[in-house]
Amino acid sequence: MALPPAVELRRRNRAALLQQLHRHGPQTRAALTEALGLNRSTIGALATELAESGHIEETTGQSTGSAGRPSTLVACVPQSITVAAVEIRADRLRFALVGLGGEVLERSETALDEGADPMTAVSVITGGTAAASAEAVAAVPGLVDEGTVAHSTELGWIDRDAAADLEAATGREWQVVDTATAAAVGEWTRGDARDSRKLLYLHGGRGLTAGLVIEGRAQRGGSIQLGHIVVEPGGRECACGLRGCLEAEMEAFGFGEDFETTTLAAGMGDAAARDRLRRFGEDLGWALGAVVTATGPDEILFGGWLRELYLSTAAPVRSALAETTLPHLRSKLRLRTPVLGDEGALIGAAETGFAALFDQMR
Amino acid sequence: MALPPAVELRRRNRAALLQQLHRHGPQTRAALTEALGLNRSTIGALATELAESGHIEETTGQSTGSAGRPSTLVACVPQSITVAAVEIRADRLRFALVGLGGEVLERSETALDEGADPMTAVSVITGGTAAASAEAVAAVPGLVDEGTVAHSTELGWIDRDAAADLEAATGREWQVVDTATAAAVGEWTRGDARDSRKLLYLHGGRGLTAGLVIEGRAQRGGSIQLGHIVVEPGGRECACGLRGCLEAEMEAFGFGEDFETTTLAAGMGDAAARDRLRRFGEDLGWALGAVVTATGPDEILFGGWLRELYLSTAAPVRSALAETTLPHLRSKLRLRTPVLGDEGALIGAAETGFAALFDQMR
DNA sequence: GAGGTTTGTTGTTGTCTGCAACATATGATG
DNA sequence: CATCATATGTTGCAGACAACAACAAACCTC
Repeated sequence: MALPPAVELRRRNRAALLQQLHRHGPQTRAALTEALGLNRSTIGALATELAESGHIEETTGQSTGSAGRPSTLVACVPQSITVAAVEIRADRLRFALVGLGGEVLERSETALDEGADPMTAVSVITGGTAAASAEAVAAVPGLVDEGTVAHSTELGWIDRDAAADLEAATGREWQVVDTATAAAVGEWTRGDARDSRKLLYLHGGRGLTAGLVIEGRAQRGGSIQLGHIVVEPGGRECACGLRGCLEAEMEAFGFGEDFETTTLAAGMGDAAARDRLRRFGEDLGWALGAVVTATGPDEILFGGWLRELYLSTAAPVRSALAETTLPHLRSKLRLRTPVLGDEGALIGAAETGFAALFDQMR
Repeated sequence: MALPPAVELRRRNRAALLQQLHRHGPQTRAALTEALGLNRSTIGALATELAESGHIEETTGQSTGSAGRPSTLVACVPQSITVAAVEIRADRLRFALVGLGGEVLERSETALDEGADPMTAVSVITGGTAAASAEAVAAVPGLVDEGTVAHSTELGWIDRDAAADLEAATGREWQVVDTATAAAVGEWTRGDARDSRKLLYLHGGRGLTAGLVIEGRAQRGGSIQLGHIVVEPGGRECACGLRGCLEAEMEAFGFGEDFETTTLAAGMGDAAARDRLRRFGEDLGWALGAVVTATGPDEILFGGWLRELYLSTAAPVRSALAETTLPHLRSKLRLRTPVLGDEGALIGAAETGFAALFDQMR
């Protein structure tokens, strides 16, 4: 180690300070002292150092109304560290450049031609920003395992080394996460699920995926192929080679990405359509039962088009869940819909990048 | 903080050194220097300190046969830190006192009367050792969530605060883990599964439970009720209130704790018995498929009486698994039996205690 | 305006780890 | 068997760090 001895400790504290500001927004120095458990003088030293390096800005003279010398307010400078996030779908590509503190600095979107490979479009949409950002993260709908997409119904990828392809296209390293996990991280960090210890996010696109996040952190292997839980043993043949997958049933029922327009608007008055909804809701509940028993989450969010499905057809989902999970697992389980809407995956991808950054820093 | 500044760093290094010795056995100082990435002088300072406090012993003059001054061998003193581990079953209680380094210092076992509460027996079997040990951990077959046993088929407990009851019986704090998770930790730490990143241990007792361990660490909520995955929708009523649970099928087939003697020895020549085996193997495979899809392990160990089941009837389990999981999840998945046999849970419980200790120390 | 209160600043102190030089103990070489 | 090369423990020193205490600054209340 060429580094001086206790520099490590300093780095840890610096990272902790930045992370605190990133997560909880602008704060006074006194609040930071409290939150990090460090001495005033230590916070002072770190603050001046980070102010000189341009990562934070201090504004003084904020009278709080209470007694005592007013504390200086510390805020992080978004431009000082940026993370590039991309959400890949079959039909479109979304991009956001997110700054320290969580502010979205740039944002754009492109439609993709059916069947076109998104990788080339990624380098176009990110432009030079990807190279300039500290981290780059791509959210992909499918089963992701350390940079490779093992299976994606939506994109038709099987064992594709997406990280390598992204690096080839843009000239920089990429982290790859699945859309559901990214969205879970997003909802936990910037959404309404901060108090969830074990959060399961269900993402409905052309396929059905799920992501499990423990205490806000993505787990290796937290990417779950909800769509390929078998709900009808010996049932319909699925494109994946299995039989009776939830996704096969979904297709048979005619549900998918355009759920809202096709199904809800068109057929809610129709008894046959309601029956299809109920039956698919049950199938979803059955698959969910197995996942809940196996992973024990305390909160489930219905994202993508599953959001509309759940809002219109919660009862069969709940009752199927009740028939397949133990009371204890159900009692602490909340079922909800995400608050970040369609943005969750993009925001969560960026937050995954920031989490990796803070981990590296310490 | 009343403590001097960099004492924290010192503590971390001390804990790391002890953990290294605990996990990888006696080593030379040079090896420790390499493993911990610290300077020779730092290792020296820590070693003399730990030798004075009685945690390690240094033996010098071990000529290795290679050139250079022979390094002093460092070994931890088992008696200096001990962990009490108890495995609770319906019919018996096992106890082990494990010392630093993993050596079993004491060991005993008692039969329990049917229906008797094990808690009183715990204080008898541990004697004074529980109070004297640094940690005390109890392994319980069932769904464990932070000290409370939410559901245990074997013991008939529902939402029992086992940690509190153990504390009342013995006058000290206890950690509670489920038997399967403990066994998984044991197999990962002292068994043959050290290279598994995500290890799923299946435990067959009177009930069926499973435990998931990531990189050797038990996860909160890693306790899985394998027996209450529903494999026959609308099937037999289970004691838990659900219908078609794997455990209900198991009972119907007449399998259980005494699997080996009753089923294998008696009926392997019998076609009906073989058929029952095959059908239960299939059911197990189905349940397992859902768990594998939801958690994505790279190794599955069949423990308890599932060991014998798997050794005699692997084919239907494997084929059912093949029908319910994606190729990618299966390709990296090894199915095996544990090497620690019946001792896994006890050893793993102790290791869980040591892990908690090392975490506390830093 | 005086006193109390909270917070930033500065100088000091104790502890820590890495580094380099030295001491020590072995094997290899002739 | 003496010498050299090699690997390792030991010691003194320097750089760095965070806590602490005393002080200064800025606010509120009376």
